[in-house]
Amino acid sequence: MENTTLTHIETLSSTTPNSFILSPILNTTATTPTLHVLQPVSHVQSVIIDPDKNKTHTNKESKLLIKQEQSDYTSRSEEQLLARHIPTSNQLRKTLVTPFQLNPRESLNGLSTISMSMANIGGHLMSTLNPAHLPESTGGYHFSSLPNDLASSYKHSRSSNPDLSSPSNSSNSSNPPSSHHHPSKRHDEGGDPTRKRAVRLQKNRDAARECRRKKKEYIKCLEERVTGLETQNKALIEELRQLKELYCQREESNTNKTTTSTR
DNA sequence: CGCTAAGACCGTCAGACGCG
DNA sequence: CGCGTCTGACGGTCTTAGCG
Repeated sequence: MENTTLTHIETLSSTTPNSFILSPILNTTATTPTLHVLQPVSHVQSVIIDPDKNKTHTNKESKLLIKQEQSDYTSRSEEQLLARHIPTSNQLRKTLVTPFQLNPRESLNGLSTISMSMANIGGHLMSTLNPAHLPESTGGYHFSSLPNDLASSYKHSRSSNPDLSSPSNSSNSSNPPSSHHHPSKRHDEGGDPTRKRAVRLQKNRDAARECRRKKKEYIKCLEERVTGLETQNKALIEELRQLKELYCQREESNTNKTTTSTR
């Protein structure tokens, strides 16, 4: 069943130029920036939900897939947000209900295809989001929908609290993340090896923090996408059901007419 | 109330990767 | 090729929920 997912997606995007795929990208045209808007796609380069890739690609390639998606999301959305002087994506996520648009009308067959592929997408994403199946195994995250400043202040207050910090967490961790950019500190970088090491560790600490933050954001984004696709899938299935019903009714009335006219 | 398992988060290390 | 950055993996602490 999973093997058909990519096929459906490819069919959807390659044969119907007006098709849309859900993407965690901000809508640049809407007056109110929203997540989960439908984005036109001309190719499927960043579709992460290819089951074959998850199965057959090496670990490294899977990582690259993740990276591709992630960078697509972070770079584009954050650039757009900055350019438009609006809150961060996390803040948007918190304040905005994820809206939904259905695909342009398709034929019955097309509808059926879309519905099925969406179901596959949702199902596979769900399994993908299982930490055990993720290439990068992480647990759940509970504050990623908070605005960035809230999340970071939480982290900072936590790590800067001497009672809460870990033993290995020496005086370095109480520094603000950007503290190593301070000119005076930079001036010391070329000094003794222990100083160099301290600087490197501090940088890596910050990098790890940032990496985790991005990962959480990405996971959250994927989860929202799953929710959205499931909603869309339900709507399409319902629409298909109604259209089928209508079609059957018309067929029935047509046959009734022909039989009465032939008598 | 103490114990324990699970989850969240952190710092560090190691390896991959990109860049100059 | 060296260096910086990113990120998976590992092991640690802390918190919390559930149980006896």
